[in-house]
Amino acid sequence: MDDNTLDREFYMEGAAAVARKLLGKILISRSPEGETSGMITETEAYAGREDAACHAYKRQSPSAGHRTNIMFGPGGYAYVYLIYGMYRCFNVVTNIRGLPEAVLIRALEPRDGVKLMRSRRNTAKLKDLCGGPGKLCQALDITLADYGADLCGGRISVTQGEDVPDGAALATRRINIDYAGEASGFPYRFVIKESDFLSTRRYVKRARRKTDLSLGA
DNA sequence: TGACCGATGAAT
DNA sequence: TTCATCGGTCAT
Repeated sequence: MDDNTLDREFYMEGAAAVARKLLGKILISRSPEGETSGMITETEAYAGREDAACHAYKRQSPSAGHRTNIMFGPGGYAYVYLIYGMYRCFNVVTNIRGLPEAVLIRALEPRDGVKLMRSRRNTAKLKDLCGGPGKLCQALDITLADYGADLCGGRISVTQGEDVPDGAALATRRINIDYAGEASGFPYRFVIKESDFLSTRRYVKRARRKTDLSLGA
């Protein structure tokens, strides 16, 4: 484990605050075939039992076998789930025990192990390697077996990367959660505005630059 | 022609 | 969410 690995404390606050802080950090996955990593360029916060878009919406506690159980524990663990029956989404649990919040990692700018990522993704285009939540899981070989993994001491971790000043960050509404009613408009998606490695540029142009991150409460 | 890009529809 | 496909654009 490298000394720049983010510690538990980093994850112990609201999902929106952590989602913003995660921009510019490096997500690393180690496997027998080699190491793959990328800089986080796009995240989304899912803010617990009061957020209609969050899987833990209205859930009061863990229950036997439920996929959201890991979210009820302390921050710094992996929440991985299957979407559309075939793609995986990787989230980091945030906040203290009892507050089921998480941050979905939506896109990375490839760093180490590009060759390995290309073979796993079966594409040569750099922008298509990790530009989407399902794509980055395939590129980094993150699977359901990583559900519950400790990000502060396992094969998947996050390290200090580049500082992303507020002027370079942007908050927009979240992607594909129209079912969430009022919550669908919350500015809980965070992007590095000028990055060429986003999942989509939807909502980016219209969103106003913001520095007030207090909405994460 | 060929590379590239955004829009669209399909599968799941 | 991702992929295949189809136009339109631009450069050779």
